[in-house]
Amino acid sequence: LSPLNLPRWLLKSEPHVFSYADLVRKGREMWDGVRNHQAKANLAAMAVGDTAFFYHSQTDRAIVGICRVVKAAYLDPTDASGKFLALDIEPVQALTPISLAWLKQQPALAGMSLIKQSRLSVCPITADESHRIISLTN
DNA sequence: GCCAACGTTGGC
DNA sequence: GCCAACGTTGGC
Repeated sequence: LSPLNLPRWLLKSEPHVFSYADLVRKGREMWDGVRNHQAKANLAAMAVGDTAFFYHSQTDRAIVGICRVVKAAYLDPTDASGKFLALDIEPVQALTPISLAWLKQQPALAGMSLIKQSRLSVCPITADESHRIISLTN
């Protein structure tokens, strides 16, 4: 993973609904169902080739992999109102899980939107935050 | 299972 | 336009 494609986003999924293993098995997936305007704005800002941490919420509460945007945001076909967006992702690599508890213990990561806004399902990650998280996995 | 955070809805 | 009621998400 080159510094040029450090993950700058984080996507949350409930693992019992759709896990990183499911993404690997399918090879590609439409990321739909986002019904929050801030998360929508983040989806709209994601470009093809951007990478994102893949986070398991609820039972796992850990970053478990990295994925990549393969199709930029388009109207979410599952949204009857026509307001929200979806995009397509593919798996890049699985990671040894990095727990939310560990992330919360790092003073440098205290400002992460994952921590400050626990309900936001599509979070931005700063370059510094991403570098610190990735360096843990080496 | 509980609760905090937060978004949405609808009465006024 | 305010705010109470309610629904959802996600951590604990």
